[in-house]
Amino acid sequence: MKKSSLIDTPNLANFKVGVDNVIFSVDRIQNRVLVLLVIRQNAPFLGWWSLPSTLVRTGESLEAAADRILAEKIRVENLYLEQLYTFDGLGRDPRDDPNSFATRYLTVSYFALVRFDEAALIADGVSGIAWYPIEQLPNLAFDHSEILKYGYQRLRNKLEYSPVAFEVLPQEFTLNDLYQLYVTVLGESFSDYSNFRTRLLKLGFLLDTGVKVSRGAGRPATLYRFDAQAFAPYKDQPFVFV
Amino acid sequence: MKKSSLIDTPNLANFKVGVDNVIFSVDRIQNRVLVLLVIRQNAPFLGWWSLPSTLVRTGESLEAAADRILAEKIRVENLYLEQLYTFDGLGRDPRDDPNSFATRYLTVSYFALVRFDEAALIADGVSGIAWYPIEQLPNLAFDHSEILKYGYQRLRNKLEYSPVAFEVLPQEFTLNDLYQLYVTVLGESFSDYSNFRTRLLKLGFLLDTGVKVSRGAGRPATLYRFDAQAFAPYKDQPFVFV
DNA sequence: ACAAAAGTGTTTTTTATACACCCATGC
DNA sequence: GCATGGGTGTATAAAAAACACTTTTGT
Repeated sequence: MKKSSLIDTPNLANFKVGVDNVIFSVDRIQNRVLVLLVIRQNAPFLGWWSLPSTLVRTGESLEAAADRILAEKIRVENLYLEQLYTFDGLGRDPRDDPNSFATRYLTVSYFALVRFDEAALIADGVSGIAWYPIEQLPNLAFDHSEILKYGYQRLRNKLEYSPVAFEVLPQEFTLNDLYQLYVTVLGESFSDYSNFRTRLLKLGFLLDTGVKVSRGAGRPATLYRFDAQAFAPYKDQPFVFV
Repeated sequence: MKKSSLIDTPNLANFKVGVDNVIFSVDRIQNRVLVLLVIRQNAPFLGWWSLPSTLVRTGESLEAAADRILAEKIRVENLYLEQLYTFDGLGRDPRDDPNSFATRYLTVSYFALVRFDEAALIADGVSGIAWYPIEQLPNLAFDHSEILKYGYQRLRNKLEYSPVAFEVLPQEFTLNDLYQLYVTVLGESFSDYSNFRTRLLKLGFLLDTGVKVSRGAGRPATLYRFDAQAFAPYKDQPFVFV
C-alpha cells in the first residue's frame, strides 16, 4: 500500500449496496392494501419473508438493480419506482460487524404502486412470492418491517396530493371505485362520498367516458378516465384530494 | 477465491459511500436564503466550491459522518439533520468508471436549517468556507448543484407544513420576522400579512412573551416564542402555515 | 404633526360538511 | 314495488382573501 493512499483515504468503509422494493397494490374486491413479499433463497434469513431485494452489481445503477429484481418477480407495464429512503446497515444487517473492518451493507429502498390484476406474479416453481395484506404481515427479514412501515406512510401521504390512485385503478373506473380506494387506504373517517364526488368532478381532470356500468343492483355508474393533461395545473399543489 | 463465493456474489459492485450536507440559513437583514459551501481540498474538483461532504469511515454511521464533516465547518447547537436523497454515483463521480470493476461512489444527502447568527463558521486558516445566497451560486463540484436544488425544494415544502421556520428565527421573534422569513423563502405572492397574523395566532402555538421591541420608527412589536408542546396536535397535519 | 410599523376589524367570497332527496336499475 | 347503489341539491358553518382602519411609536 502506498503511503499517499493512506493519507487520502483514512479507514474508509467498504460497502455493498442493496435495494429493497416496497411494492403496493390494492385488492379492490376485499378492500385491502397489499404488499409484495418473497421468501429469501439465501442466508442470512434464509426461508424468511422479505421485500423483493437484491445487491447492486458492477456497472448497474441503483434503479436498474431495483428493476431487475422486480422483473424477476412480477410482470407489469410502466412500473414507476420512486426512491423512499436509505437505511444505514450499521448494526442492522447481521453480516455487519461494527467492530470489524469487514464490508458494510447499505440499502436504498424504492416504492411503487401497481394494478393488482395487471401484475402477474412470476412463479418460477422455487421462489415463494405473494401479496400480503398490510394488516397481516409475517415477520420479515432484516429491518424490512420498518422499511415497509415507512413506505406505507408514504403511500398514504402521496394519495392525498398526487394522482397515484390512478396507478392502481383500471383505466376506466367509477367514482365509487375511486372513493372506495381512498377509504381502503386512508381508512374510514374519510370525507362524505357525495362531497368527494362534487369536489373531484369540479377539478375537471376526470373525463366522463359516457359509458355506464351496472354492478348488480342499483343505478349503473358512469365510467371515468383520468386526464393527466388536465391534472397538470394541480401538480405542485397541495392536497388536491383531501 | 472459493467457488462458492462466486455463486453467492455475482459481480457485486463495491462502494464507497459519501454524505453531502445541504445546510440552509436565512440572512434576515438582506432577506436572502443562504447555503453553506466549502472549497474542496482534495482531487477531484480540487479548489471548487462544493457542499460540505465526506466519505463514510469504518464503523461510522451515515449520520455520524454527516455530523463529523459539519462539526469541522460550523459550530451550532442542536443541529437536526434530515436525510434528503441518495444519488447514484454511476457516471456521476469522475472517479467512477462504468466499465471498470473499480470502486463506485454513492452519496447520501442530508438537509438542515440553522440560525445564521448562532452558526459560527470555523475558519481553520486553510479551508474556504462561506454562506452563499441561493440566487448567486458558483459552479459546484460533482452533481452538487442538483442536490442543492433538490434540497431547496424540500426547504420550501417543509416551510409550509412543519415548524422549521423556528429553527432559523431567534428564540424570540416578532410576527413580522416570521412573515418576512416566509416571504423570503416562498417568494412574494405570499398571503397578506394581516391574515397571516390572524391565522397563526389563532392556532395558539405562538406564545406572547409580553415583551415589546422597537425597531426604529413605528409601533413596537410583540415578541413571540414558539411552543413546541402546543404545536404537537398539528404535527401530522398538512399545511398549518399556508 | 406625520410617517412608519404594529395590530384590529369588517366585508365578501370560497370551500367544507352534513344530510335530505331524487334517479335508474335488478330482483 | 322496493331494495340498492348512483347521483343531485341545499342549507349551514368555517375558512380564505381583500382591505379599511386604528394604535403606538420615532423624528
